[in-house]
This record gives sequence, C-alpha cells and structure tokens, in this order.
Amino acid sequence: MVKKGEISGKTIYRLSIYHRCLRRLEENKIETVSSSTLAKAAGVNPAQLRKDLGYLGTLGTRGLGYQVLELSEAIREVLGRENLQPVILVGVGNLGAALLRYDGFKKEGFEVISAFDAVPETVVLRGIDVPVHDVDEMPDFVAKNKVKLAVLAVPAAQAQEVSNDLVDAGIQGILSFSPTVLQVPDSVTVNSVDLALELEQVSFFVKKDSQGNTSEPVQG
Amino acid sequence: MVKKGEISGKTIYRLSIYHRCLRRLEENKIETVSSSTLAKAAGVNPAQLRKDLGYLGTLGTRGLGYQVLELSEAIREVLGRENLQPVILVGVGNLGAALLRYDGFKKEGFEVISAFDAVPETVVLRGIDVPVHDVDEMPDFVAKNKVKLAVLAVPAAQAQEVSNDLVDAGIQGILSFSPTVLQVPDSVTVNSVDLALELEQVSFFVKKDSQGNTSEPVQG
DNA sequence: TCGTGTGAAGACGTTCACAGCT
DNA sequence: AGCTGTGAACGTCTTCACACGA
Repeated sequence: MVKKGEISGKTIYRLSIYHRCLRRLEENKIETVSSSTLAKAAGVNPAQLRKDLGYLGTLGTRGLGYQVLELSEAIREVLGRENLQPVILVGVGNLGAALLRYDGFKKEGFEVISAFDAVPETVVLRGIDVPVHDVDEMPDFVAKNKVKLAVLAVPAAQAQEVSNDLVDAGIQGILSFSPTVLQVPDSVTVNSVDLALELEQVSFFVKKDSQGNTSEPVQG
Repeated sequence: MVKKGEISGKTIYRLSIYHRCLRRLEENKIETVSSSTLAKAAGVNPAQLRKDLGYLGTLGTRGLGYQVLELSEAIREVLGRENLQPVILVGVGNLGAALLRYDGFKKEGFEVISAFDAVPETVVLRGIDVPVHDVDEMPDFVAKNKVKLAVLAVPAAQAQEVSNDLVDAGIQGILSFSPTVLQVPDSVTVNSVDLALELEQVSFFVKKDSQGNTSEPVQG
C-alpha cells in the first residue's frame, strides 16, 4: 500500500477534482462508480485515478468499483474538508473585489471572513458582503482569529511587502495573484496564479498549430 | 544543442517569467546578467534556467553571462510576442468583469478586443472600456476578426456549451476559469485555472505543517 | 577564474499490464 | 467477466557536475 505521508501537490489537485465529480454523482443519487467512469469525468487516465485513490487506503471493490459516498467522505477527510477554512483577502482592487463576490471558494469549503485594502474607503462594496478593513488592522485580525490562509491580490509592486506582513502576522499559506515571485520562509506555502502567463501559455501552443496539431498544456 | 520543435509548457511558462524579469532589468539599465542572478529573480534553479535558454540557441557568453537586451529579444521572438494578440472574453460576470479591467494581459502582449455575455444589458460597465456584446454575436465576430484566443469566465453549468460554440466559431485556444473539465477537439488548446482548487492546494500543505515544515507547491 | 552549455544522473509522474478479488 | 490495486516500464522534468570558452 502507498505510504500516507507523501502526497504530491498534483495528486491533491486531482483529488479535489474527483471530490467535485463525486459530489455531482451524490446529487444524482448514483451510488457506485468505476475508475474509468470517474476518470473520464475528471479528465484523467483511469490508472492515474486508481493510483491517486491508493493514498486513501483500500476503498474500492474489485469487479464493482467505488462507493460514491464512502469515497467522497474519504477524500474530504484527507483534504481536511470537515469544517470551513477561514481565509482573508488582501488587496480589494479589480481582481480582489471579484474574488470577494466569487462563490466558488465557499463551495469548496473556504470562507473569506475579512478583506483588507490600503485604501478601503475607495472600494466599491456593491455585491460584497465581506467586511473590508484597512490593511493596518490585518495583523491583529490574523492573530485574534488564528487565520492561516490568505489570498493576495495587490499590485505587483506591493506584493512582496504585503507578503512579508502576512508572514509576520502568522499566515502560513498564500494564494497569490500578483505577477511576481514571492520570497517567503520555507515554513510558508505559496501558490501563485499568474493570469497573463496562463494566457501566454495557451497562445504559444495555438501559434504552433499550423496544421491541426495535438496539444494540451494543463495545470501541473 | 537542443532541438527547436519541442518546448514544453513548463518551459514556456518559465520563459515568460524570465522575460518579465528581463524587462525589469532593461528598465533599470542593467546590460548583462548571469544565470544565477536571473534564476534567483525568477525563483528557479540556475541549471534549469540555462537549460530553458538552450531552446533559444546559444546566447550567453561563458565567463560573463547574458546580454539583457539580446536575451529579452530572443525570448520575445520564441513566444511570438512581436505584435499584440487579440483575445475575446466570454462571460462578463464577477470574474469576467474583473478580467476586463485587469491590465496585466495587455502588459504581456494581449488585448481583449471584445467581450460577450448572455445578458449584456445587466453588465456593470464601470471601468470597462471593452465593448460587451450579446453572446449570439460571438461567432460572427470571431470569424470576421480571425480571433484565435478566448478567455472563458462563465458559470460551470454553461462552460461546456459555450466552449463548444467557441470551438465551432474557430477559436483555437481557451483560457478557462470554469471549475469544470472541458471536452474539446485535440486541435484546440485549453488551459484551466481553477481558483478554488488552487486555494485548496495551499490549504492542504498548510495543514500538514504541524512542525515548521518545508513545502512549496507551485504552478506546474 | 567565472559562468555558460550540456551529458549523465536522479527525482518525479504517468501509463501499462496483469494478478487477484468479487 | 468485471474492475481494483500495484509492481514495473516508460516518459518527463530537474539537478548535478564538469568541460570548455572568455
């Protein structure tokens, strides 16, 4: 059996996808699913899926497949999805404000409980029901509420500085949308989503297609 | 020397990062740079960087480093950044509207020339200077303007359908923000950015850190 | 001596293929 | 028969380490 301690980021990412698919199956009252069916829905190879599920222990039934509910529950447990994770957001500009209105985080078990901006009075609050505070109040808030996760959506020029403040305040994981490489201590996890570079990547592979060509650059 | 034809998505992504770093060096009138310096700025291993640059031919000077301008130009050429790439955006909701206001695309050489929504009259145009049309007009627009790239920001439920329409209209590359696996022909390149799953990934590695632990799940 | 360019080694990730359970 | 679980093969990406040019 596969060892518990070492699950790669890629596997985690895929487990999240499987979990989402399984929830759809639950909604449709489907009770069992085979690796090939679920793999197709998730867009991966069936063997890949079975390997990934190996990290959860032995859950399938040979000749039959997996119990949807049981599997969903097992993934939820590994991902630590039992309870809502509190998150703060820093930088309520275009993108930050959109993320505050975005309901996708809550669907996956995250709740943005507070937002911070350098100039909170300029923020357009239309459709936002998360309180927006001055960024000066961030450290206290993080300490008091023991927040571990932050979404960073400030301009590139301020990203490193704000990131430092977040780390000092006790934040342990940052999802950054700033087009910069952040320097953080090893104890802090950073994931950077760089919108322009993602588009660039698509563009490159499109350009190459003089004739109809196969390609599929994906999330790693 | 490394063959030209086969550059991986990961390398492309990093080349884009290098390019951005080089532009900053240009602005600061720095003329030469070593692999180790540039690598540090880009957050990668120096050997990695040199390998990546190998795809461009032999550009460095042993004992010295790289000419900033020359290297920047060479990357720009490989990435096809000579001229602005036209892009359309479909789905002007929260996220779509934010992306229309986002200036990061233009900085990297992309121009969103038109947006489309199922209900364009409900779109808040504040701060948006891109025309928003009814999605019915999309196919004509794509055909007339020979657009190859689209950003997809519609709700998950409509993503596949809209994606089909885009492909039928002649779009060859899609950057999708919908939390769904899109089925497209092999000739079309898709890159999916799933915001909630990116956060999930950070969260997982944070949770594991009982003691101060090393981790850094990155963009693949 | 400094720093590139690159073969070779190593780490990591994916897919195959089949034994074994139901 | 059908489908899981998994070693082994394969492929890809990263890092090392060193020859070689400036």
